Amino acid sequence: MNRTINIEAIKYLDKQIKVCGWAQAIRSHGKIIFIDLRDMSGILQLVCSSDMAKEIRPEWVIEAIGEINNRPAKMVNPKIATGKVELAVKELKVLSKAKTLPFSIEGDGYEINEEKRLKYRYLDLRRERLKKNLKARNEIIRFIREYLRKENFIEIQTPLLSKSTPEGARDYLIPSRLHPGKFFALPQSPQQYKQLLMLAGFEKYFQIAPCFRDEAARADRSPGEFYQLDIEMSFVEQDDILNLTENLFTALVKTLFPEKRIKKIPFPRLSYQSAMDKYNSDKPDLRNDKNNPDELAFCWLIDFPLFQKQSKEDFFYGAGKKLAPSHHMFTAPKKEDIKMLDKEPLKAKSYQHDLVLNGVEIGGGSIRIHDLKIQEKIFDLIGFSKKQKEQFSHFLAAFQYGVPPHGGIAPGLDRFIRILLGENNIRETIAFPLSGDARDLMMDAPSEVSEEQLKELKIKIKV
RNA sequence: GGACCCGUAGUGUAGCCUGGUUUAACACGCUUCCCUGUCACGGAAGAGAUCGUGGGUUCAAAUCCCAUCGGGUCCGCCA
Repeated sequence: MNRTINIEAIKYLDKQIKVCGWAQAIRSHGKIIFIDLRDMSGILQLVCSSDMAKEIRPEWVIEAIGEINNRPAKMVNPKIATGKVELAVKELKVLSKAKTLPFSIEGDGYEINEEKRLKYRYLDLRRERLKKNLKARNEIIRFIREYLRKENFIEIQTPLLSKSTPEGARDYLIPSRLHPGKFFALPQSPQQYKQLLMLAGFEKYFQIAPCFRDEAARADRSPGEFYQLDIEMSFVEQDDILNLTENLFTALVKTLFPEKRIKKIPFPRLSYQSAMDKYNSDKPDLRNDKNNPDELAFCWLIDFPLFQKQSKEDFFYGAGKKLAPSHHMFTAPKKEDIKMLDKEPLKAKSYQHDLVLNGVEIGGGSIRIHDLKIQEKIFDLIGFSKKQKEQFSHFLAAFQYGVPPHGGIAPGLDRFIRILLGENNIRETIAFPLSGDARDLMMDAPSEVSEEQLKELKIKIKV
């Protein structure tokens, strides 16, 4: 006899089936005992005799064989999907006992100390709300993949062991054993790889890309690692990128979240300057009712300045040049503004685009530079030293071999999912999130390593 | 790097401001017993907390002070 999942039990009326799962609630009435059996699909009520089930405790893993019966009319429970039936248990087997859980997995769990929830994340994930969130995340990613495949995009994995380059955030570094004193860096984004894939001729690329940045956490920003929907296309204009993204997200919301209402389609497009003038923000919240969880107000921000004045913290750009890229150093200036680069570069605008949802920046991108001369000019304007330019020599070398005009975007998946699910904290949408200070409280990582490991890496720890 | 908030049985809270009728309370959970229709079952009894840690003030500290540890939020940071 094959095992059946709880939700399917309802199909097997008057038949013998076997079900497995966790004993979620046990209600003893002396001679008769009811058990709510939870599995991946939901809850099924088991009806057991006392001698069969009196030892069973909550969260034990059990297997039950019996016959599926209709419940008496008065006993139907409309609150659960299998509420019309129940399993009259003939054989009950304990597969695994369980200690009393350190916290309740009923309810939404927001009130429980998060440190405990993260330490016992595998138990917290038994909670209905988190199961629902991860299933929704799965559906969202599945939808994105299917949508982009239909649009002839190709999904390509780019390396995780990569090179540290002077970009925005702090890198996570990986020491190389075979090359002592040298380090890999985990990618802050697959930016260079995806542009080189365009150069290689793939034309339409995407990836559910893990990205790593060694920066502090926020409620809507996970520390350490996050996933972005990385997209790049060749032979396109900015409009094409905006339209693709907009159509994808609109279709996604309509299909998976039909109860939500997108405030305006097509998404409003605001210039950076007009947004700053009108809302004093480059990520304005355009919702009518900020308390309505079903309102989604997307908008685009475009016409960003290509440069901003360099702040003291921009230590990786050349000193004294006073310019830092607003977006990144591969973003193309607007065609009509190229002539400004020599005399008044701060006035030049770029083909950068940010996607904003309910006051949160959920993605950014641009048309990239595909002209080697302009790329070199940008490097000069931000004051790159010879040494800094050398870190991009592979990139500049590649640009001598025929570069298609290209551009893309990279929406942050965790952030987008957080808003769709109405969660306040991004950790509620991630299976095994790091804590605010970038530690894994369940695995207890990062951790110390052995002397032998350090010796192999030729690393000495000075404290 | 900075600011603010939190820490009391397994979980969530009350008590703290105004130190002493506190034998630290309540809800949920847990243990044992009763119960054949419950579904977050119900009923009875019981166990479980040196109040994050260290120091100080005091006749007396969960309560006041200092330090420290842990967690969270925000600013900086996040091309």
